[in-house]
Amino acid sequence: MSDVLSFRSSDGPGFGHAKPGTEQLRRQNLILVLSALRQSGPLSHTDISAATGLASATVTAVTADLERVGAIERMEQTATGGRGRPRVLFARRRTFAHAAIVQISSDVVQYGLADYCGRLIDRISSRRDLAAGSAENLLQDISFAVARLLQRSKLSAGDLGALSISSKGIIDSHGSRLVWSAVLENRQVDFNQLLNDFPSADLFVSNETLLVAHALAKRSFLPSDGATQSLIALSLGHSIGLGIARMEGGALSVSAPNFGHMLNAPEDKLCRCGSRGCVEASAGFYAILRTAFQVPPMTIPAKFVPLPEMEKLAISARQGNRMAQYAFRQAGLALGQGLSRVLSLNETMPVVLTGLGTRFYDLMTAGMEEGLRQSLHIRLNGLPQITIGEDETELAFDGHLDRTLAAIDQRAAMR
Amino acid sequence: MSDVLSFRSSDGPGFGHAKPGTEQLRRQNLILVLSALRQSGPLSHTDISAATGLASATVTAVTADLERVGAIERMEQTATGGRGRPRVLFARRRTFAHAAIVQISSDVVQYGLADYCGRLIDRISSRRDLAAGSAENLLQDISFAVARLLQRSKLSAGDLGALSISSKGIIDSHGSRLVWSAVLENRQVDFNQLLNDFPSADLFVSNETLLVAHALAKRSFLPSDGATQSLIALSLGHSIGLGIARMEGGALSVSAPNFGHMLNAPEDKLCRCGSRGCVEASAGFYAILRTAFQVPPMTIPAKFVPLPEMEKLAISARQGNRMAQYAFRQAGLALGQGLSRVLSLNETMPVVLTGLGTRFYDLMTAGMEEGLRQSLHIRLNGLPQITIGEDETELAFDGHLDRTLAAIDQRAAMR
DNA sequence: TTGTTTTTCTCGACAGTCGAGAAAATAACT
DNA sequence: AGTTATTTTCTCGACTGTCGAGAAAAACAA
Repeated sequence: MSDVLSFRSSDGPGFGHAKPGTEQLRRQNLILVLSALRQSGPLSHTDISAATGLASATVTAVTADLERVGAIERMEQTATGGRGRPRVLFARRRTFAHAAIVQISSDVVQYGLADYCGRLIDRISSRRDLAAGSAENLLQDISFAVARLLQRSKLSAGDLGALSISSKGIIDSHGSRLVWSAVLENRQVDFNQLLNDFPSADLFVSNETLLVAHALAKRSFLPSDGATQSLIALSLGHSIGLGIARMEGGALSVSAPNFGHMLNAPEDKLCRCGSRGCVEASAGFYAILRTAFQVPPMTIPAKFVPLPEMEKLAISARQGNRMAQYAFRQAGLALGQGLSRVLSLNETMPVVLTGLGTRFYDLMTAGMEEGLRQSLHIRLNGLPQITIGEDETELAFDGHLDRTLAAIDQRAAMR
Repeated sequence: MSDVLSFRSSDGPGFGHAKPGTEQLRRQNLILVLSALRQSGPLSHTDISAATGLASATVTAVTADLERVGAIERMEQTATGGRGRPRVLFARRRTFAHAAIVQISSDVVQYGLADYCGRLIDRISSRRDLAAGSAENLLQDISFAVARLLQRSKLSAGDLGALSISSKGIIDSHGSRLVWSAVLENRQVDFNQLLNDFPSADLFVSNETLLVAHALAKRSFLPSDGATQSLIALSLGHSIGLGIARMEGGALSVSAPNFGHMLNAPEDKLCRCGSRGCVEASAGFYAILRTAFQVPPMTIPAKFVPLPEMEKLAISARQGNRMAQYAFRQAGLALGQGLSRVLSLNETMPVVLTGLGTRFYDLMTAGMEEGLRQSLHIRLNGLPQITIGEDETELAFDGHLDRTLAAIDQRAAMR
């Protein structure tokens, strides 16, 4: 129950795009219609009016505009069955623009190509040993793979409206740079160079869990409810990621705090980032193994932990092995303490767990609860609702799609 | 360098006030003009045009509107000296509305009455033993004092456009309730009842440090710079408060996370909130004394600590007393660790210290730096810039004023 | 009085939204 | 086949609001 209020400053003339008078409004309505079409498939004139709240006459004007630009098209009407003038359906024009989506994970890079309707046209995935490759190699690989995707669909580079890249780790989204990741460590990657190969595309670089939070928010927040809703996505696995999504006054804002390497316990166990006492150094897979096998906590942790190792450990914990139980409990404890801080600094909101680590949630839940309860905030507001979410990669993909398409819409509305 | 992106959702018709078409725009410009007048004193027609970017014709329309409503008035032109048609100055009409400002601190409640120009007309302050009084008493006192202020200026209750209350502690700003404070503990106060006595007023209840952050942001953020700027206000004293202000795309958004009672070190010292290991339990005045005098850390802390006690302790620390030095250092350490978490969860931004505790900053700085350096975020991005701000109460008052006047402007623009 | 200069105000054009009703297109009915 | 009913789309005039340009106002200077 922290205390938040957004405030229109409205000082000075110039916040960037001080566009001539009433045209701002038109753009807003263009986007409104486009996003209604994106969310609810093909819609008729009347449907659009209902969905957007715009007057019928306005819908005519706006759709005509969008049709002229080529962003939407009229579909051949199906046999309606009812009587009366048959409705003509408007739909986004699939070939208006395309989006390439790149999901970088520790052992594989997945590429997807989607059309303007959000349909996945093609996909490639390439296993690679990231730890071995340099940053330049990674950029080259991405450029090559995206070019291949385009070529396979007989598209040219100019058809690419957006290129959206996600990874775990710390990202400077404004500068489109990957600042730190578990596998690449201090080798920073500046994705801006990709724009040389795809100059027509907008580039987005996002933290993966941010996208997960975005997708979860889109799925679960009712747009009707104007109140501020929010949620946390917490990704458990080799590393720990966290994303916060909140709806404030019609705008969904999402952020990816640096949770995994937030200080948890000073002078505590060594993390692979080189710091001590990170959340991840207690709750990441390598950390759980380290605790379970009583490896000295200052040992430099393994880069990769095969999942079967973790499964074995979990089985042995469930069969009563005290040390294994303790390791999972400690992981839960760190997560709970960290979450309590995030909730203190924001407000209490539901938490959705994703990632490989969710399968061990039963072993961590007690520790998590204990960690959470250690703060005043939780004592005042109670425990947050914690649920387990669906497939992480799929959620992240949805997040990619929603954000890139929205960005393309925005650009389309700019003329 | 966390990863933040705000995103216009624009789905569905209804975000609350879906007002008829273009009138939204008019309101925006009304507010634009009003806030230009608030920020830059009386302005002529041309000045307004320059400051807001609106066309001269629009300024005529808007000012006519505002004049009709009574929000602004033309001032008698001074002897200009120059030649040409003399400029007529527009100014906010002082009597259009009034704002009462209530600042609750541990030992005194300060009341202020300001006019629509932001000028302080009158003030009262009333010492009181908050710990003794009940919540109902507090409400009655406030109601009485505000009524007295109005009466002394020969105003009626209907002239009160806004009532803004601040306190340290945890506040549910949406519900206008004080959820927890050091002095009132669990006696929650629901300020909404005050609206019975002042039905024409808008009620605002804010965390004090939030207002400080707001005021600091208004003072230091250049409105010209469109980039997202942000800062942290950290209030040091008997209790610890923190406010975050950030400018995103022309909108200033401010929040007051629950920092003082965020979990710092599990199972650590007892805090007066009843939890263990809060930041405040290491960094509040009572905590520093407790450490210095080696009182057992589980002792229930004193409610109040006279400032001279702290001064004495500081002198002895500066003269070399090890235990006193250690106490301040531990306070700094907790603050640094806590700050590192806040920065991890947001982005690196400047920190401004306020409050009585700033006079001991020299004794805490080493500990703070140590605490900050324990996290990956700081290692990547460097230490934040830390400065000492001006008088806390004055800053909070400025924050009050800016927010309430802006709110009144908003309401004025609604017809 | 007549110009000069500076500021404010007015006018017509333009862009956009809205409500109402006309037009279109089909099924059902005779 | 022709007519009516029904449903949907489109058109028209009114309204609100902004903008640029130039007219009007109000002072000083000659």
